[in-house]
Amino acid sequence: MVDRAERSKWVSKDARRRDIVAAAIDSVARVGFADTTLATVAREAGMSQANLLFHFKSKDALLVETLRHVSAEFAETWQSALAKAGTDPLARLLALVGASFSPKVCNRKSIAVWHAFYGEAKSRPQYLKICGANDHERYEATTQACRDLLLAEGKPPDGASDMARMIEGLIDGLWVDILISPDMANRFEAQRIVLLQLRILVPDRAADIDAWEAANARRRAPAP
Amino acid sequence: MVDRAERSKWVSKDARRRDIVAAAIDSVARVGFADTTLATVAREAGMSQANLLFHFKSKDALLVETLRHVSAEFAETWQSALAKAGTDPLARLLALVGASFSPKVCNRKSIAVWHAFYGEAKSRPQYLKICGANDHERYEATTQACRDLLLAEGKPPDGASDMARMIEGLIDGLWVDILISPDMANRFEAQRIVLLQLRILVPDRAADIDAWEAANARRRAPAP
DNA sequence: GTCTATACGGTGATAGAC
DNA sequence: GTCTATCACCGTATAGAC
Repeated sequence: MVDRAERSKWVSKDARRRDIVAAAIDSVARVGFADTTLATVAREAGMSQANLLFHFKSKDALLVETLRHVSAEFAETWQSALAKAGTDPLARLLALVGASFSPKVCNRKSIAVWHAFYGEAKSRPQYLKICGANDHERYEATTQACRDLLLAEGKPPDGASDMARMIEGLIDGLWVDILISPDMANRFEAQRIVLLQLRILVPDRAADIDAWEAANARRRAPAP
Repeated sequence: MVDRAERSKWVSKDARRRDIVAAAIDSVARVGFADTTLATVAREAGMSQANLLFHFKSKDALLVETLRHVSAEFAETWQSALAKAGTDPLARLLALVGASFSPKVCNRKSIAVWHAFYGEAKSRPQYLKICGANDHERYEATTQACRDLLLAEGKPPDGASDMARMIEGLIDGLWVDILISPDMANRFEAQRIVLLQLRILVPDRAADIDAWEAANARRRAPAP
């Protein structure tokens, strides 16, 4: 049990750490991972370099925490979408797709940050572990939805993991497109492509996918 | 017209630059982009830092040249595969897929280097331009093959660009998997997934895809 | 908690010998 | 061409005042 003063101190300390992590994300997005220094983060956070190292014991620790935060934020997005999706396997799959292209996670800044860490992952086991866990968790959720969907369709569920790889792989690849070719690719276009693929993968439910896409479009541009 | 001595000097100079670029690639793959310094490259190349700057006017210029080299190497791989593929649109599409998963370009070191530059691309316009041009060129080639394939099948070619996005996107996404989850994904598995997708996209030619896959497997493990 | 001042090593780049 | 020696600067991290 902590008294109010102590708790408020803790909350404040934690809030400060969040501010710093947010600044680190902005810095990585703006100047890149390689050029992100304590100075750039401090500037973005509006505080001194020394204060960064008061809240995090080193630059490395700060960056690891930043990656963890980005990863957790993404996980929360698709997990909460899944929680709201009900029990229909297709609805769950669509929720996962929708979450992957929600503005919160699918914007150029977030994708750039994500890929900045991907780029360093091979040479930093800690990054690799966090990125890998993230990917794996989402892949498991997708596989589960695919399996349920196949079973609901009366098909053998053996193909679920391959199906999940096709969906997840395509999403990841389209993210790269959005990062590298922002003129050609955006989250709406990308989601359209994934839904196209989904219709081919589950032709029997094409109508349901149409309906979901229409509802999705309506949600962002309410009818006149 | 250059005399032999002068040409040999030029060739030697060019060869030296290639050595340095190769060392830069090794360094980026081993210690990452952020930790790649003139010292790490010089060490990898077995020469002094000063010599690096004799051949390239700056570290930045060296890294740009390195990205160009990686990009050109990849382009040559799929272009040469395409040149050998004949005229059948499906064969050309399969050539592009095969090139994307050939050991020359689809190994963890190359993918790591590639993504290291991707990670920095948003904050470095020069990198973005090179990466974007690379992606675009390959996308155009794939779209062309898809269009020809659809026409050959007697279908409207309107869906060619979407089809190309599905294929290219999936390939890019699976590359990420190989980088991040090397235990789960490798180039054989990844190619298998893309071929699975291709069979769904072009069901009429499934048998041809089977045959290509079988021939491909035979090529790497000759019959007893 | 947050700051300024500072230590210290490593970084990209240059000068000049060979 | 390639090296060693050296430069000025900038990076992370710490000390200590407030």
